[in-house]
Amino acid sequence: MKLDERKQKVLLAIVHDYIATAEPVGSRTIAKKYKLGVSPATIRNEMADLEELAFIEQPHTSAGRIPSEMGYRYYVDYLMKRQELTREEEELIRREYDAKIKDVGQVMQKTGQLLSQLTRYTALVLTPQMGASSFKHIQLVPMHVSRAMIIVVMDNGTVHHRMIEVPESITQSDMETISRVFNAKLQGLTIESIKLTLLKEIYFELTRHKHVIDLAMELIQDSLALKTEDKIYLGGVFNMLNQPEFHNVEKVKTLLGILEQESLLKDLLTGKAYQNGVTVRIGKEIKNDEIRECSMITAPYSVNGRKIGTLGVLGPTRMEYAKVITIVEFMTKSLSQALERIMQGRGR
Amino acid sequence: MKLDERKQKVLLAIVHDYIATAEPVGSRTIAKKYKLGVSPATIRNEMADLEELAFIEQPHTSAGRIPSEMGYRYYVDYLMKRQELTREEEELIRREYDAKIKDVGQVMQKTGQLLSQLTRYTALVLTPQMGASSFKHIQLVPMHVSRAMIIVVMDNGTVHHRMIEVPESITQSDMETISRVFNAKLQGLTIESIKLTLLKEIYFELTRHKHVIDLAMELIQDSLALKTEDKIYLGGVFNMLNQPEFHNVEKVKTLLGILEQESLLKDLLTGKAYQNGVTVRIGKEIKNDEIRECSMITAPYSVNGRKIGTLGVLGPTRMEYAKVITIVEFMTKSLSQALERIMQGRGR
DNA sequence: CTTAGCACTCAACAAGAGAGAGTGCTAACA
DNA sequence: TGTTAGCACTCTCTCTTGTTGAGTGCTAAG
Repeated sequence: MKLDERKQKVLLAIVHDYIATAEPVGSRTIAKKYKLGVSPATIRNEMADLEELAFIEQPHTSAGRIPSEMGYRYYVDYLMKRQELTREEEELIRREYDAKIKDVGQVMQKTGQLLSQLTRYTALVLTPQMGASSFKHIQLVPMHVSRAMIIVVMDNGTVHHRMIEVPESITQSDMETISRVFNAKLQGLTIESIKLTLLKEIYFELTRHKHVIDLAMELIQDSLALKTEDKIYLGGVFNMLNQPEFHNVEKVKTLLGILEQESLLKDLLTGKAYQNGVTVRIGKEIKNDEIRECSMITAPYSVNGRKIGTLGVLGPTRMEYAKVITIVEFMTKSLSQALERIMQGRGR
Repeated sequence: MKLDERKQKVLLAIVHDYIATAEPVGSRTIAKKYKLGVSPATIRNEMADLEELAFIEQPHTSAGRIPSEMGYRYYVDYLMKRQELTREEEELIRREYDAKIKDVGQVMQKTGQLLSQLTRYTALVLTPQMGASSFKHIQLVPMHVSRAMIIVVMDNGTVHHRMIEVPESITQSDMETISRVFNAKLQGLTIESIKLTLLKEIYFELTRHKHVIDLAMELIQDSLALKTEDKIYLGGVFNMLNQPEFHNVEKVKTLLGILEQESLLKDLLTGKAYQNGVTVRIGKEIKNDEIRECSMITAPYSVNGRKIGTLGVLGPTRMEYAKVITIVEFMTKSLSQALERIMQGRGR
């Protein structure tokens, strides 16, 4: 569906003005502010056409027009010009990521915070899915009397640890022996390949310390089975309250209700269709009945070229698409870099 | 200040009714619902007295009365009867804590969630302050080519790890040597006692691998210096929106604004005066100008008898004190137990 | 095709009228 | 002396009504 040039200009004016003011836009306003070189009456005619084509709608007879979801869609697809980041914004992002960020959790949180701060909407960041990993190393460290720490390192760089109780009879060198046997037998194995036969071998070599071995095995099993639980980091939920569309408490309640349901958010972020580049979903395009008058802009981030997670922004349909799209895209890159640095120990 | 018995009954009726309904309470309501055996007129006289004594107040001339902050205080100190937990509630708490909770972060989060779910207000849980700790063990684990994991175990049971880049020339047995030297020299030391002389010794023994040693030292330093950063887990912010006092968006905004300022919340939870048993602060007793018409109920939790953190509930002054106090107290015990189990590896 | 003019519509606001809840005061009563 | 019934009074809340102004659609002229 192609609109003629003047209709495009009118639609663009309506979208811009409505995004800026949240008020329905009248013909006079457009004529005055956007200088199309024609009178309000002409614009009214164009608006009547646009309304018939369902790009804009009228809240009530004597109000101006607001873009329909289809109108926003047309805007995003054909009319919108990307709005580049300012130097300050890029600078801010770089600075924040460089500062003392040492583990994945911190990066995720920082990302959520930055994303919401820059867009002034609500940010959603899904933790990276590391994928299946295999056993790399186990270490038993004696702590106090009859207490030891089991540490398991996986080859994707995650570390799991747990405190256990051990018989006092176990000596430090016993622990070293246990560690050594485990390491020798299990290195590089995934959960499927840790078979009974192997366990029997280990048991055999270490019969004296059945209890400790059981606990160690349990932690290894947990570590192998553990899908990095996909937590979602939220940022700037609070921002939404500044949007006029959330000036009534009922809507705020529905929104917060939604944001508390992690599983629902996960679905919104992990849908297969949204795995390539920046995806913009407007209003009902978010397949969810509870979320109304909202749009989502999401994009996957990756480590070493493999897509391992998604981040995104949730805002009112009346969102600053041009700006947010750029920000979301930039943030996926920054996040990818930050993660690569942490997970691979490369410089700072 | 002692009130005579009938005045106490009237005050109690007003507090109860207002807590339940959030509506000013009239003399007729009290006479009908709370059967004091006297007529509304008599109750009106008593109410006039109570108002003069500043225990209750009148929002406007033709409305009923509501408790003043002083009224709530009198109620909490003299009139209130503890409301015990139901079997179901105790059962729920026990069940939730028993379920797959393996690390401190998970416990904290679960605590916040339970606390808000049971009280229907907002829960605040401060992470445990482990206190100064000393170095226990270091381990270098070779990962991929030219990449290794450094793991540092502290004697309070925390584990820190970081991925580093290493020269390809380093072999697995080099790493073991480095680990061994570090462990031998540094075990049990706090940051103050790691002196230059010691470092020189280590350097001397391991001159070949200066780069790795530097990185290892850095992580150890970080681990020693790291005050367990005091994060605050929030639960049920959303609950507050169901309270009629937060039916206007401005108040919601102030509240959420406050809840986003971690440092402020930390101050609210860590005040020295609040370190013994359950503390109830009503309205202005919370020394903070931004928080209005709210009360806080907080209590410290401990591990092995040492108080290492605080949890609490924030709600409207019109809070169900009798119930919340019991819940907060019970939760501190449950949390303490859960933490002891995790930190000491005692059974499940 | 564009534009000025004009009648029309409708939300938003303000002012006014009741209704209802609850009070304080007074006077009678136990 | 304490309690109660009766009653006038006050004040919020709600509903109604009138007014204003923004914005439209239509018509006819340029």
